[in-house]
Amino acid sequence: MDGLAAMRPAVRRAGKRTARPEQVYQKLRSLIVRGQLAPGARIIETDVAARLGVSRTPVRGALQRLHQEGYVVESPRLQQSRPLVAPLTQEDARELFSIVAEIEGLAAREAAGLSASDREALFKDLTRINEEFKRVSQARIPDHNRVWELDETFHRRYVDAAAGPRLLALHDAVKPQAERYERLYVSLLSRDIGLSATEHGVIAKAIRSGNADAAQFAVQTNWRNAATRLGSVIESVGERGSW
Amino acid sequence: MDGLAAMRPAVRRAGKRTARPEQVYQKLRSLIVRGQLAPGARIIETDVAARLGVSRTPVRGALQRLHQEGYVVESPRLQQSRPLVAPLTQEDARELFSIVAEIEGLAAREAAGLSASDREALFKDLTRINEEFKRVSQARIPDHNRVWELDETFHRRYVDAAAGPRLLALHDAVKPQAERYERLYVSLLSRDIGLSATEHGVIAKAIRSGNADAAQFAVQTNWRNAATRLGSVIESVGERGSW
DNA sequence: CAGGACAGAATTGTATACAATTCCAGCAAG
DNA sequence: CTTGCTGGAATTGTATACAATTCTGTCCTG
Repeated sequence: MDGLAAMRPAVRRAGKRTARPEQVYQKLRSLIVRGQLAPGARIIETDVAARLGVSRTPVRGALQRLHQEGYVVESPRLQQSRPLVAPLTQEDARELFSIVAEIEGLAAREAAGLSASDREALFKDLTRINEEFKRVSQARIPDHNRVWELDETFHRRYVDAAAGPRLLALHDAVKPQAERYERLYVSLLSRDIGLSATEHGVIAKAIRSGNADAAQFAVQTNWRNAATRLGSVIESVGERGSW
Repeated sequence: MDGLAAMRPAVRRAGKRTARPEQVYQKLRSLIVRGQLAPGARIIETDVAARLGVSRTPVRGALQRLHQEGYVVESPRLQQSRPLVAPLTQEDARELFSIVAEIEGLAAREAAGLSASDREALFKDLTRINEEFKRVSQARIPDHNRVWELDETFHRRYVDAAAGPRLLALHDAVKPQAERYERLYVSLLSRDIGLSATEHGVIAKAIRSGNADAAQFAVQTNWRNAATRLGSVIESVGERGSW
């Protein structure tokens, strides 16, 4: 599902620019985000390097990035790092969602300040996306991946439309960290997704109306509710798949 | 001039844990933030490593971190990175300050909702800090570093007092990036600092009065005015001190 | 004199060797 | 049976060598 650049041939000559840290990063991130690397698990540079067929140098770069983005934490050692896959906690989910609520709330506030015609176009798109979101989530066997994508698309639509580059950068820095929890949400709480769809409708209408306060509040409510609903089931997902 | 940890003896035995990337990071960040490394200047790993007496490995780590935090950007090359000190632009300043305005504005709003006794204590502290701020900035030869610190202290006082952990985390993520522009402000616009002090007074009074709207507005005004004043002089600071 | 090609310098990307620290198991002593 | 110690294994931190790419200045040609 990671719509990334096509892979180059598996053959790697030493010193060739075939194995960039970007790839290591993407691969590791994908494994963590999808839960295939158990939260709390140790990450050993050497293992990753061997598994991905590169040396420790690019792995180190990727790990540093993952660390700063919060996907990887350090076990509290004195001198050395000892990276771990960041655990999933109720606390973390709540705080992360609150921050997303703040950022996307600001974006929605600005979206409500767009021109009437822009708002109308935005409303149409949001409504269309939300309809699809409802439809897919109500299928007998919902495609969780697709559901997540649509939720993502919905929020990204008004953020991209209204946020300045700096707010956008902040959004891009924070939002991906919520992905782990979002995926958990659509997987474990498929029953509650209808509520999210309803909240999305409120957001769309508030933006169309041009009411900045209402738009901001609607977005914040959406995220805070999600955090609350998620809170109750989050601790249950302890150790999961490894590689 | 750099108020950093005392240097260890220049002699380093290979492999010793004497030169951590954290130190390289702090050093470089300090140089960038204080303008001693010219915006737009190239950063050469080898040079930094030599200058700081370490190998390229820890330097690379520090650069990656600085890159992600926005202090360092890459010149648009095809295959290689070529890191540059992030330039200072009017656009960037305006957006950054408006985000800070939003975050600290929210904090001020919440501060206005504290108990009367808390607000009174807060007001006393803010006033005291602001008096010192005025006093230092009006010296014949203002100590820019001290002026900046006092401005920082002022804002941090009410943010810490009122912001929840989520808002605080957001604040900590964003605010440091504004430091470069803040320092520019106190250096280049020392004449206008009196205006800032006046605005600080308005903030303090609004919080004491418990008027949430007024408190939020006062903070936002303070930042937006600063952005405007800064805008006019920001492009002038092209190449500055190098090392 | 202008413009382009080429050689060499500069710089970053990667791999790897070695140092230092932490972890862990096994054993001995209480 | 528990506890503490010791030695080796595992793992990360740092330095450095080499490969690949980009940049720069010079010289040749039109």
